Amino acid sequence: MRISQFFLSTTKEAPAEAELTSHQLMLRAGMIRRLGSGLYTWMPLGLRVLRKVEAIVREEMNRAGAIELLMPAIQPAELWQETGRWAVFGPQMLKITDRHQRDFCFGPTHEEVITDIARRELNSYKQLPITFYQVQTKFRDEIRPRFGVMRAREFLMKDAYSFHADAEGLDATYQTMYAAYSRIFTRLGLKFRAVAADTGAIGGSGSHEFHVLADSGEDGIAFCQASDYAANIEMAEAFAPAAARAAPAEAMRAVDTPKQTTCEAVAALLGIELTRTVKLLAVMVGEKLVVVLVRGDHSLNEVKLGKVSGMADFRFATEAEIRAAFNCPPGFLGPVGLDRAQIRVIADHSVAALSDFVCGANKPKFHTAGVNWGRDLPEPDLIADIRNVVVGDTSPDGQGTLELCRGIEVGHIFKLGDKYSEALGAQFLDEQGQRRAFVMGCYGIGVSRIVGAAIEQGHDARGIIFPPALAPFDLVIVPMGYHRNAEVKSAADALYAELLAAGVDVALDDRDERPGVMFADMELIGIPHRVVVSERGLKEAQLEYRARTDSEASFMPLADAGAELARRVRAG
RNA sequence: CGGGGUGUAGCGUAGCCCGGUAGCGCGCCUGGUUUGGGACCAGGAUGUCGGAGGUUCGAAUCCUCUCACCCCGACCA
Repeated sequence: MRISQFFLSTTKEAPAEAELTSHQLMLRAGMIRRLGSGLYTWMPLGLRVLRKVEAIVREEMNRAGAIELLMPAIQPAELWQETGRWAVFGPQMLKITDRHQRDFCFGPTHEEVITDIARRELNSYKQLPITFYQVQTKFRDEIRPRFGVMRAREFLMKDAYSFHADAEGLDATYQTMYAAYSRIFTRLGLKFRAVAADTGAIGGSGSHEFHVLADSGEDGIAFCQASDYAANIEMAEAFAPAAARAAPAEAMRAVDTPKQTTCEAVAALLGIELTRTVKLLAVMVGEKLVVVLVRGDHSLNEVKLGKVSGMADFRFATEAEIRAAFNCPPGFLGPVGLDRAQIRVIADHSVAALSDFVCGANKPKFHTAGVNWGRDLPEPDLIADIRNVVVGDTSPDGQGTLELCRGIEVGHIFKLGDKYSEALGAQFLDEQGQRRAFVMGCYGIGVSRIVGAAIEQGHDARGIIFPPALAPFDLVIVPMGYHRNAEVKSAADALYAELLAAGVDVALDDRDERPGVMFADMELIGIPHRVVVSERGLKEAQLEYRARTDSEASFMPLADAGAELARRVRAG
């Protein structure tokens, strides 16, 4: 591509709307332009990158045996009413009415449509297993679109769905997809991690998320260096303390805490470890108060608490409800002296293992120290893992300790089971001639999000550093004086032609711009390889080469430059 | 949804408090000089000041409504 024939639209300054580095760089590089909240045009430069991601995803899906199709973006309400998700999906779903007043939605996902295909097209176990996929534009009306293309409302997704006769068949395809996803993200040149994930509302027996590691990621990940354990923070299991609870050593006593309403402040005042304080969280299940206890240095994991029996629909108590129940404002609440016939107490393992701990006194401006289970208050009604893991916790697989990092979710694979096939009556005949519902899996990749995630992971002060597989061009030729010097022009043109012939996705910056402008643009848009053709270089029969990640340029002989550059491009 | 903020030329912004009809940088156009790190000189174009209504002799500026966008939050007592 000759840049003079292309469309570049770079800027020095980023629009004020962009907060995240990758978002700013995508705007400055002219990859995307915002049309509305969460809606982006992929400009020619950005589209090149998006297409490269798509191409790799397609190749690997095909390699894994999945078959591409394309379903409508607009879907009739009836299908969603069959599975009950028309109501469940709620405001995240963009609903549309046609001229006949019939309801439709802009598809946020395609389980219903693909299961409808399956119920019509797949009749026999002999057709199984089979996996379909598509690359489709989805729309989800996010509460708060942000970070540009990373949490957009309209976005490009690769979604795949597999159909099986039984759970074993699903397991096999799930493993195949897991491997395919690992290949995809490796080929894309991203630092990523597959993590065990919560199956959430979709249900099912297994799920992994693929995260691109980045500090700005929206998700917390716990992982272990000593093993390959990695889990979404919602899922990561906290090990119960191994040691038995120590015997009481202190007498229970009230302590003055006039202004100390947090565990941190109380611990500081008393000069004790934060790990010896207990935090009380008042939650409501219906109209009934439940007391939840975690250690002062820990935080509640709401997903885990929601899985505790009877706690599925809990919510946090309001301040008014707290005052009504405890006759005490928040900040001084504790588990001692509660009417346990009325109030259920759920304690985290780490709290149940404490002795001589400190908690609120249920009396303004007082806490209680030296508290012991069994002596000063009854044992908890339930002891469970309800906290978030913290750095240094023992890994659930027993090997080493946990570390935490942030990630951007770019892929998610699910064992769906028969939820959708049952709801939609999608069945096949097995070897015995029996009708059975399909066992299903689904596998998503956020194609457009990957572009943002890659930039989040690869950039410097000059701009984007694309992994070679994603860059809009493999290599750029920057001639010094293309429009003034015939030798430079012919050398640049010759090299351009040679690289094109060698199959390199090469750009020739033949704009009549000053060198500084060309250098700055090409660095901003993240081209991995740059070669400068100049009059003084040609005198020595040399070209100047610099990789985007190099700190300095180097020289190479003009004679075999084409072959050498093609080699470097292929090496990545 | 709750809270906060911002809307002035394509982008970034000043002006707003204290009303007098809009300025700067980048970009864009013309001419010239330049040409290895976002050039310089000269000239030029581009603004319904987000929209509607109101107050006023007069509104970017004050008031009311509205729209859009951004940020934070929607859990740790």
